Amino acid sequence: MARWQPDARGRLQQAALTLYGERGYENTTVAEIAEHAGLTKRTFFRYFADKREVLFFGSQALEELFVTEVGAAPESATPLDAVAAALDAAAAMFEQRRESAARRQQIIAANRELQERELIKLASLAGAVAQALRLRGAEDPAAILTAEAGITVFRVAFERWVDQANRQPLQRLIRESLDELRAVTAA
Amino acid sequence: MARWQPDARGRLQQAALTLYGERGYENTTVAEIAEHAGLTKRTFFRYFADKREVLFFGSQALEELFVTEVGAAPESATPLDAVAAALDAAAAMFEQRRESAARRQQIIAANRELQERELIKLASLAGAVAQALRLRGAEDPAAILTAEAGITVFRVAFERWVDQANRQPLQRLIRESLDELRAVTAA
DNA sequence: CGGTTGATGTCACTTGGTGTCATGATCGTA
DNA sequence: TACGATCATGACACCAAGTGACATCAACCG
Repeated sequence: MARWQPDARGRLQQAALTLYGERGYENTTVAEIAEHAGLTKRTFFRYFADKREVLFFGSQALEELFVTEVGAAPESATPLDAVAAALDAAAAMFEQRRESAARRQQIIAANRELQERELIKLASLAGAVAQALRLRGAEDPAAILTAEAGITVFRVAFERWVDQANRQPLQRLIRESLDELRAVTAA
Repeated sequence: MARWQPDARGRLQQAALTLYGERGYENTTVAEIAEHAGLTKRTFFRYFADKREVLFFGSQALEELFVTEVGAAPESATPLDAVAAALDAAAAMFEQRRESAARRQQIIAANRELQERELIKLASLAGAVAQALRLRGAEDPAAILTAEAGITVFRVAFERWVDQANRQPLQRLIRESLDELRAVTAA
């Protein structure tokens, strides 16, 4: 018999998602999350740096996906095409988890602190993509601008995807947003 | 003789800037800021919603500037041109306060919580610009994409402006970044 | 079998942030 | 002039986030 139940981190994430969803982020204490998971507040903070971070544990994997895909694009691809390929891959990944992604996004949308955290995660993602573009030979400021533009496209499309009534696939919304960006920036 | 010294808010802002700059944001307590300004912690929180907000009090004025300028652009201007005009006006405004803007930005760059707050302020700014574009007849998602792209250009140029050794005017950096964005998004 | 490791608990503490009431100067008005 | 309302601030108690230090105890290892 194991001394502790397995997957403490997962239990904490699950409990946080449930409680944030039921009562809202602000009306949930860390002690309550921990108790729900059969643990203590102190243990929560051993797994997550703060009360927000428990919702963003997957963001490093997303960053790795983006970097891999940008690096894997054919050498002949322009920077924006490489980013577009990464967006496509990310879209396919989210399409698999649509339900839980939408739930999580709803929680984030309801709280400003969580939105702040989301924004800095996206900024970090853009930074990683920019670095991947530089490895492909892109120069600054083109690299950072392309990366930021790509993440913006992703964000705009993602927002439409989660709260739309009409169920369009994320990939399609991304392509549309990207085309729209090209249109509005055409001199 | 007045019972209280005038401009409590300004004194708090000044004290915060000084202390954040000297010891860093994390090593400064709100009680210390308040004491420095001859006030109490409780009064600090009457003027500013939290410890971060004291650095961002001017952001509403910036938002208003952007909205005004976007609205004032000639009707014939494209959405991106209207945003470009607003960026120009904002640049002129910052060029007047270069020294203090750089000091403030250095403080923000040194702390993650402050970066988060900065990002949500910029997101709010982008939202306001998008709304101003809609009032000019732009449709979504063009409005939001144009606004976000414009703010991204501003952010990238601003970062280069504050920590550059070579003193190029902000307006010029913004124009260059905008041209670069147009170049990387050209199909 | 005894020592070490590693995940967890316990406890005390600092700090950000808030609710509530007290204080006392200032201002309008009779 | 006097008096009551208003308003900025202080005082105080409190909660929750987050951290450091140390204890506990099953599992593992030689």
